[in-house]
Amino acid sequence: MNNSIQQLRQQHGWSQADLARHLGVSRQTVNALERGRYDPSLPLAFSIARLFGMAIEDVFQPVRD
Amino acid sequence: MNNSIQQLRQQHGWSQADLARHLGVSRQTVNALERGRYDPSLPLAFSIARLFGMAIEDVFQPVRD
DNA sequence: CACCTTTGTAAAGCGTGCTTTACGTTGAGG
DNA sequence: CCTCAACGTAAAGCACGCTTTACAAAGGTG
Repeated sequence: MNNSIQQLRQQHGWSQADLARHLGVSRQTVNALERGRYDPSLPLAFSIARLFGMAIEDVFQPVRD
Repeated sequence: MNNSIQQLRQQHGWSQADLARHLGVSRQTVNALERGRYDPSLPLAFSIARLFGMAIEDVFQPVRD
């Protein structure tokens, strides 16, 4: 599962800590998501998409088989 | 997080076991999702939405605070 | 009645999602 | 040179997502 979190965050001029605060998660979580260490939970994916005003499908791209 | 899995499954005339086979998960997982015992992982949410030809946002509805 | 399908549930087990605390590196600015 | 912000990473710990095996209850069909 790839995602566009880093680009979206940088477009807003936010640090990882800024984004973490907006999402209500830890900075380490934002870092792990950006670096693809794991996928967010579905509720967190919703929070991220809503924060950036996008559909989940536009923020996250399932890796094709 | 509410979801429309049961209605979508029934519209297709599928049993929980049928849906589980289409998704590649266990029947117990489908049952747990329909009954709201927990939320699916993001990849599984993608599989469900794609199987029914819908957007994730149309299958899953985050509970509002 | 006997059987079969469907659904609900439980327990044990494994990997993942997220936390807190903590430390190392890099780059910009005094 | 020193400092500070930002990022990357690690370890321990807890809760969740999903598995397998297993059993019980309800409804239809022979």
